[in-house]
Amino acid sequence: MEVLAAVFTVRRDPAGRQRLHVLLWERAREPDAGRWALPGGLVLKDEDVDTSAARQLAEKVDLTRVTHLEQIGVFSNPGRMPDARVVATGFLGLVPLDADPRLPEDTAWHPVDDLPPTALDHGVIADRAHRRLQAKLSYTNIGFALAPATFTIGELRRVYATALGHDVDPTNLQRILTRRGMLEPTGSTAAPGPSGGRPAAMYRFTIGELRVTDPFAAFRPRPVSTEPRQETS
Amino acid sequence: MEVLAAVFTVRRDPAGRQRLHVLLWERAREPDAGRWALPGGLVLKDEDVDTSAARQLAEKVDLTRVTHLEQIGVFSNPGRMPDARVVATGFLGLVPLDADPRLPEDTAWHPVDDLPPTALDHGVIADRAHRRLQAKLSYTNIGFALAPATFTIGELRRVYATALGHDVDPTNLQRILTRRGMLEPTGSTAAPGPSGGRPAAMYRFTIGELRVTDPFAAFRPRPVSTEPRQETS
DNA sequence: CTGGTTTTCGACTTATAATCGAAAACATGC
DNA sequence: GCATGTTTTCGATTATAAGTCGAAAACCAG
Repeated sequence: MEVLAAVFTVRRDPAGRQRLHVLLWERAREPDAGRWALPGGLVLKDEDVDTSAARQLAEKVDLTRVTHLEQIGVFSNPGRMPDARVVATGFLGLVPLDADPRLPEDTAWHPVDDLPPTALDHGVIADRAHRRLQAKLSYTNIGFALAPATFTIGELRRVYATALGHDVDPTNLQRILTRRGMLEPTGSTAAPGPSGGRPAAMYRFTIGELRVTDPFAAFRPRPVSTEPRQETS
Repeated sequence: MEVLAAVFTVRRDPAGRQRLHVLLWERAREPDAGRWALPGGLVLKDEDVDTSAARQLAEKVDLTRVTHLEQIGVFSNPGRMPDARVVATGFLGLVPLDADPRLPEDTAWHPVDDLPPTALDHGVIADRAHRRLQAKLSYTNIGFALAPATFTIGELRRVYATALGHDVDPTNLQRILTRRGMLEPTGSTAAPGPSGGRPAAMYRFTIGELRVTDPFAAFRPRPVSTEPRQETS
């Protein structure tokens, strides 16, 4: 029984482009020496898989910077490892944009859309985690785990756009997250850019842990509002 | 390493009320003898957990009647079993309304809102599976796994209502599932009830496996329709 | 103060879902 | 056959959420 974590973060690649990256380390020993693997390892006798994932991740990155960690599924193909039978629990981990934790020698961030050769079934696990992240960006506040503590709408827009892989409208982003009660202004404003322009307002996520947006509620009757009508300007 | 499946079905309780039931068997041996457990057991060396869940379920119910089976998570608390350390993969299983498979002596359906004392952490697993089911009813075609092969909108409405725990509007149900391309009329009609009334049209789900409704897509730009406009009556 | 730049926000459009009631399609009793 | 009751079906309306667009706001530099 092992755990494997696909940890994502938004950062600039060497060319300066903002892209979604996943944390990988290069295997020195067989099997699959030289290929790149997800952080993880065997689960100890006295820990559950979530604790184990956090513990093993701590060997690769500063754990305080891992703002989200959740199970994504069990990978148990009998032939997934050449010799022994090891069942893996896959995890999705997230690190905020501004963390940039110190990494060991053998470990590095790799753009998810341009991965090096991956070890065993780790590529499959990373892919599943990536899709889970994309889905949850739409209906949860999971963005808090990728964004800095405070940010402008423009910065948040870029984080969402790189994680989702398509452009995002800032008006829409702001209105949706606000309506859901996930976003609030801090009151302060960012310094305007070098070329001037209106200074952007700073925002933060209201909640620092995963919340689902009263989930995709079809077939649910509209609640009868006995309350006085929402104030309209 | 074991698997445990929370298998749900919609059926009438002894009083004749339609309710959501879960499949449980009464443990004869310690630990927790006399308490009710989810079907499952240890994973063999040459099978993955999904295969194992299906295999072990076959010991309790006719597997051909289990129309859906999916992982819901890993339950790995070191103390979840008194003696040995066993990690469990939880599953959500579904059986259609009209299946009524033959059950072993020690096995029975129990209403989910009135469970007997459950063994170990099986109550927690059943609860998680139940919530997963409720969520997926809104944004997938998972209803196909609970409903009979063909049905009237009224029958489907009752299935959804009992699984969701709240009333469901038949107009809405029909329109939403149809728009999503999940529902189609068979052409035939059901026999009218004993008190007359218009005979109901029969429907079926178009797809017999899980499909997600182009998932809860917020922040996604509207696709530019170069195509000629959708025909309007 | 003018022009350039960036952010913000209001107004509009479209898509989806919930609600409601009338019409359709049957049975039964007269 | 026709009126009456019953159940299903469907159109019309309203409500809410999301996508689009452009003008106004708020800064800088010269």
